[in-house]
Amino acid sequence: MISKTFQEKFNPSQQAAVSFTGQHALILAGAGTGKTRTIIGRAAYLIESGVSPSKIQILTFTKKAANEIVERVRSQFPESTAISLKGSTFHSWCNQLIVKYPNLFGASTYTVIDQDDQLSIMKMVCGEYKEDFGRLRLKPQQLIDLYSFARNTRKNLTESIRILLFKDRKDRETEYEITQQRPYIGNLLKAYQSKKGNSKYLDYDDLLLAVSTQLHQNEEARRILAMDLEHLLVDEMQDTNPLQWELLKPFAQVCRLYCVGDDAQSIYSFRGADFRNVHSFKERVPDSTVLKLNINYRSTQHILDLANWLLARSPIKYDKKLVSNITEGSFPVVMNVSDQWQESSWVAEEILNGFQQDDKFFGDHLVLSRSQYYTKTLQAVFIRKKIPFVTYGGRKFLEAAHIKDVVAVLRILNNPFDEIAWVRFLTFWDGIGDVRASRALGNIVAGDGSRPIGTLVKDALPGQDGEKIGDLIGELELSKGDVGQLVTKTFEAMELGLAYKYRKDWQEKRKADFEVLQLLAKSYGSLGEFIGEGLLDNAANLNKSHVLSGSELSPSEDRDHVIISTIHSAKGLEADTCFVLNVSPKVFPSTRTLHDPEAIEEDRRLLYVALTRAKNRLFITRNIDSIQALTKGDEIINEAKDIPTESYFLSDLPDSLVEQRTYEHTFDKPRDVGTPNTMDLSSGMDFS
DNA sequence: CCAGATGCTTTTTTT
DNA sequence: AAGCATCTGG
Repeated sequence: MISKTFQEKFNPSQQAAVSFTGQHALILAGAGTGKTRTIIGRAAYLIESGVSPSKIQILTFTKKAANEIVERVRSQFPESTAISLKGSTFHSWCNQLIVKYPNLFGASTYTVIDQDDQLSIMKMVCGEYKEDFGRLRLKPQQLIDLYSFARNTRKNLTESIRILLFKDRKDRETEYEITQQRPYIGNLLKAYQSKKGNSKYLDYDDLLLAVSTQLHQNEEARRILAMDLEHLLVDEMQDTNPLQWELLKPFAQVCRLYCVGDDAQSIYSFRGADFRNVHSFKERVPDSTVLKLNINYRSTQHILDLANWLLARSPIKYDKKLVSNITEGSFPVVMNVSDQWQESSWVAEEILNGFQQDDKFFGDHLVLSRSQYYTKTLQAVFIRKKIPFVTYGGRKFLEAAHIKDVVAVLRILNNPFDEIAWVRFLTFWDGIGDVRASRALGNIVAGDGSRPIGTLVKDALPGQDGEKIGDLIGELELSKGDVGQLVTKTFEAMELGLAYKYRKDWQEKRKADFEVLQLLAKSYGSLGEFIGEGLLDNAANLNKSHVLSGSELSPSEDRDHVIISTIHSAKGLEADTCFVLNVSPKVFPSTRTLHDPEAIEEDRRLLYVALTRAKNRLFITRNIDSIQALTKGDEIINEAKDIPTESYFLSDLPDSLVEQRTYEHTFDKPRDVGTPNTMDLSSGMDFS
């Protein structure tokens, strides 16, 4: 049953992984060793062996990765053979299960909320419980972090407070402080939780928690899900956190687990990822096998030498040395620059050189940065030099303020208990602020849902304002069944207000987004789907993977452009030429992580991920002043901030591994490079 | 007490 | 770009 090309497509260890016949497997796959290929191959292999595609579920961390894997599997089969193969993110998968089995998980009408919404609720709570909140020197965001951390790591409140607020200290004074603060924090979190429940909100963690709790407690739930599922294929296993592990664990009893990961690429501990899910896999999962993939097909040996050198200097033993099957190639370049403008100019020049002289495409270039914010200068330079680009990471389409204003109406119609949406919608109108809105809210939400929404508003908000808004929402409710039409009408009703509220950049930037929103809305069958899945899936990643072309949303992969990405968002990406920005002291590792050895090592892995994205050419930039400060004035730095020199990842970098350069040009002379080809600058869109 | 405008600051990383 | 503190006009 196995296709002829099987042996040509995979090396022996990949073949072993793809055609694994045991019960459960963990595939340890170093960067560039064909991790994605192996998952794709595995799914295809299973289907060829007669497993029904509908009983295979692929889990990844981003929708993009899921789609890509599923598409590539489907393309290996005649038309509809693999159409029922499913791939989703953990969160979206749970959301689908909850929708599919409302009785099992006890949630029918609910709204999935994002981090902004969580914060808004917590702010309301802190306002209501001024007493408790006033005794703490905490921001609402920190309380949210605490809440989420505790649930994702399955730790109790005391431990979570200790780790997040007291750097994991265990001395007497800390103990005392924790005992003092814990009751107040506890009260606020409880209030937050009950408010969340009353408004029928599920946050991201709730989605996982609801499913995992039922699976653990309820034999029936396990039985039902077992009927749907034979194989669970999990990507990026090293990024799973204890909560996600809780979710996966029960499935070891009802289906076969096939997890793929690389402990050296674990970079999500800030949201509770625990790479012991990889290290302890064999002990935790009975009847499991661990397989390894070691040959790197992506990068030249020079690039891997640098990556290997970086990992070898870690106190953690990764038991990993990547070996390439590509021996030739140039050395990685470390470029010393004196400021961000130089850095950006140099990157732009290098890309244009590649484009003009080496026949490279813009798409062959990937620019990586630690933070989204840092690439602002670069984006400015790219626009000036007419280099087309897209940004990965950063603010999502549906999270932009002007989009949220319109979506608030949809949320209200979808779930009349949605207080956040109510406040947003009410305060949108002139003359209504926080106070009047929250007062009106009490009356609106108190309704049992039997009365028309429009009338509720009129009662809760006497006067002209209420009359106007009540009529509006009542009328919009009539279009509830047609998401596309609803968006159009809502936008029409709000356009004037929006244009005023965002007058600074309405015409140039924001107005056009509503076309996108309408197209997006049309692609969903129902309001509930749009609100729920839209937030979790492609809409959330719209700025990453889609651009508006003509009258439809199309994958931006069609166009040739440079990709600018945070390193976190770049996992799984690769490019011929890769720029890693600002690998300077105090950044790698970051000064904020220096108190914590584990966090330093996570930063090291982050850099490791960045370096291993490059196939042929790797360019690293760093700030020359901070390097000189390191070598000349150690004592100043050490004294000032207590930063040990050796904590900089690239200190003592052997000359044999890289080529060092220093930027010569002055950036002020933008050499006229002309316009290579016809390029569409609109692809340089993002919503930040 | 309320809504809105203005000026200042500050950015990790994401589902 | 968005949060925060502060001011102004009602």
